[in-house]
Amino acid sequence: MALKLFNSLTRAVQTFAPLDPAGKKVGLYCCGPTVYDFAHIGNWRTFVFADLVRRTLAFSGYEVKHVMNITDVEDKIIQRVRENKTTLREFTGKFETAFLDDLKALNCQAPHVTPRATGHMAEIIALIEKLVARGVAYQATDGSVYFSIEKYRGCGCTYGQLQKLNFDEMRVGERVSTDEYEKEAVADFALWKARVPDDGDVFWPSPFGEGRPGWHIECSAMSIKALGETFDLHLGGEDLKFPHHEDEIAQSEGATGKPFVKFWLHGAHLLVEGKKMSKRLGNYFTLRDLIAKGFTGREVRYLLLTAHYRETFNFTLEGLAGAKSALARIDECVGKLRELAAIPKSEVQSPKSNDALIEKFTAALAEDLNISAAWASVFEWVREMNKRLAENSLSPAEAASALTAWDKINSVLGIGTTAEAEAPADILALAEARTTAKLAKDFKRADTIRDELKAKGWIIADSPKGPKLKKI
RNA sequence: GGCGGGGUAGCCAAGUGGUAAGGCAGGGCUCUGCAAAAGCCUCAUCCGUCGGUUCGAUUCCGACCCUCGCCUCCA
Repeated sequence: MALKLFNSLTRAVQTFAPLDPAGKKVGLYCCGPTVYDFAHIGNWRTFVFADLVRRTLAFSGYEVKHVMNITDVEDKIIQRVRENKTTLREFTGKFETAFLDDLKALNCQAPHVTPRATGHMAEIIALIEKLVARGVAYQATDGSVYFSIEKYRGCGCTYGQLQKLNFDEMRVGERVSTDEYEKEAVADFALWKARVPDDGDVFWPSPFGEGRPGWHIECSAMSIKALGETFDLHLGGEDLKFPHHEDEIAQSEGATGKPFVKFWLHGAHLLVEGKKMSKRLGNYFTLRDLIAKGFTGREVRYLLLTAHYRETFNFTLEGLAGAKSALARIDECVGKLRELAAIPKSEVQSPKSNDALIEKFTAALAEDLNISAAWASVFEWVREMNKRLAENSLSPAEAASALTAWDKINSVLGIGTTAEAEAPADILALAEARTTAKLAKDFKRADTIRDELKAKGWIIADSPKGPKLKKI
């Protein structure tokens, strides 16, 4: 089934087709973190979204090369390095490691390449030189190099491909410090920022003098290096459309004269408890904050993955608690299927509901990643499996084939299935003591032990096959 | 002021010109000595408000109300 995606460039849902003549390889670039702090839940929505895109492409049979930059030099970083009296590398290294750890906790597949801006000065400088040579960039009297939107437009190029821009109506000056740099036009943006005393040790030599790259240039330089001058997909949060992505297009197309990216995908922001996230309101969460509250990365991933990526999503703690329940339901069902499938079997059978699952799931994702509809297919399947499990009408072979279908679906969802936690000896001893008490009809003692187990973090539930222990 | 999203059950959230998926919570039931974060069933005469088009609108059009985002820090 052909995968359809909403392309911000055309503002329409389009059938995705890779540039690769063989129709196999796909280049995917996602704007990564600026490592000046721990990433918050809003940032994570975007990265989980990127992970969904990558996994869906793989599920659709494509061979994806996933690139995500690490922006490790930028105004805010320099400011904090100065405030903390530390070095750039030490400061950014800490947050980069935290970011990659969190990414893993959310079960996002690691990008194949994670280039750092500071590791690509040569490429960045070469790209700027190219832009200067082509006449769309100029060095101002302050020593910084700027991109000229007027000259770029003069070459017949379009500035404002992602967002309708009306420079006359823009409230320039309201949130822009116009006096900071000596640009020819307010809309021009910095490619290379000349060294200033506040930069401390953070500067690199270049043909334009000592300084550091502007905000957008590293994405152009690194994506072109990793994926070529024209590539398939570029993702990011919706706020990056302008100016970041618009400027990336201008820099890249201005330098290469070729179309930069075929499909631009933008993820919507989220609200937390119905409000815009802010530290003041107390609804600003990093992944670490949520883990400290007892939630898992898997639960956060599930919740972030329940709504369509182009809709604002309301992230709530209540929703996160609900995610726990919903996942427990899937785990329970998959666990039962595993148990049944473990029984030796000879025949190969596939229940019809598996076909329905795969079919509905695939169709939902193909329709611009309709993940909500995809989940509906999963829960319909769970209900059907539970029913058949309960009435004992599922054969071990059918259970095994159901698990195969589930694994396939799970390669996209990435919520895994928690392995049954092995209970330690003391817990097992308690469970056994309870069974003994039960057999002796000493229910008071049995219940006391059950409470004790609960206090130790284990739930004991009786089943037809005897008591089962579950970690809370 | 310019541009662009939204308003669907207690909460979250899909969707359609022909009468509302799914999840959580709630209620009922089953299993159980009692239980369970176990299973099954149930849960929107209705989709922000008011008009219009239509045999028929939650879905299309218009107005209005509310809300969110971008407009050079931003996921």
